[in-house]
Amino acid sequence: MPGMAADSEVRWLTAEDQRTWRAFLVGVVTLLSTVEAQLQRDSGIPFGYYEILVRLSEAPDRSMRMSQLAEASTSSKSRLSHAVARLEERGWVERLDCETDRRGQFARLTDAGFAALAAAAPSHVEQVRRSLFDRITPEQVRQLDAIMTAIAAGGVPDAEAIGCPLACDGETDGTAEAG
Amino acid sequence: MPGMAADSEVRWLTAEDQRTWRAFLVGVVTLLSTVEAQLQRDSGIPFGYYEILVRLSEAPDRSMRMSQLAEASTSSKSRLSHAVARLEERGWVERLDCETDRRGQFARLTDAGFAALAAAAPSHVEQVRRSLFDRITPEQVRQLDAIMTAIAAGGVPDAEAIGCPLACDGETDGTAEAG
DNA sequence: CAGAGTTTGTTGAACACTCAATTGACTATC
DNA sequence: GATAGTCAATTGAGTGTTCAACAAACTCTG
Repeated sequence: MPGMAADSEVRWLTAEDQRTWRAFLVGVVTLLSTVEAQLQRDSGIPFGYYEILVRLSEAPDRSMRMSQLAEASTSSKSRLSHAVARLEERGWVERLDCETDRRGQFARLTDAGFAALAAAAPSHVEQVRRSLFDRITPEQVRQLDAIMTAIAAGGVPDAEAIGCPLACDGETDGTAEAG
Repeated sequence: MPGMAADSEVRWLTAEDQRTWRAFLVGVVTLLSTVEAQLQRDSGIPFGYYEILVRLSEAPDRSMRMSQLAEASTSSKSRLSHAVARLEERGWVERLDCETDRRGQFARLTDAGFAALAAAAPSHVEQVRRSLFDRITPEQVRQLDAIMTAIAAGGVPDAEAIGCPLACDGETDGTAEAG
């Protein structure tokens, strides 16, 4: 909003950038709220919890250290801690102590959790396809990938969500596959 | 996650689409959480509230019908109702009755609200620039605009956030400018 | 104009997230 | 081997969001 206040040296966005920023916000909210609503309605799983289940399902032994899991699901430690507590109540995740670092905790996906994920996945994937991939061309998919990768590069500047990649014992360092 | 359960007819995402979807989620969370944190930290304004203030600041008489404002800020009516209540407590917004429709309410930005917005805008815009526009090329800006516009087309399928575009008296139908 | 259906906007409860503070355990330094 | 500093993870308070239910006003139809 140029000409709004005493701004002198502020580099405001160009009109084009403003339009793009607006389009970005509307697009993201539209897409995410649709996907979240479908998942919640049809499977009773908040999207943030779903992401945690997916990451665990891809990990060796279906378990991960809390810090590692927080980073993998782009979540703060606090948020993950609360979320895992809820998932534990549902019987979908269990906590295990780390043998080599007594501060450490592993979260492991239970069979019930895996079953819940398997039950929720088809309709969720279908929704993602309808809301995103059916609406853009293959070329745009590649463009989107490049853009989002560039945006994510460097990560969140100072948040405590950033953890050291090394953990308790030898891990696969984030080389899991699907989602 | 192909091969996960009895899925038979489910059209899973391709490996490329999965990577893009993941990149999208990481990029969006990274960008939005950075922008939200900056705004909250430096100005004490939640991002959702900031958006409401911006929409109002662009509207004629700095006021809008609640439904219209909900749609403009891609918010549910419930969420907006709560948000405006908080903004009213801060003295940044006031409610006015609609003369021609006694169900109707207008939200109007107060001078204090406008001042708060003006104070918050520079550093916020700077953050958006650093987190988004400094990281992608001008060509990618155009690509992003096209992609996000395509994603947003059609809007949220069934949510109550979608309101009728017409309202109380003659409005500008969403032709406001900056952000 | 009576009644059904729709629209506007609010409310309260349940739930999720953020922030700051805290505990317990590891690590480096002297 | 004490001490200070860091790291992993949790906790609780405060705040924001969602969902379903609701009240009041408008509109359409007969």
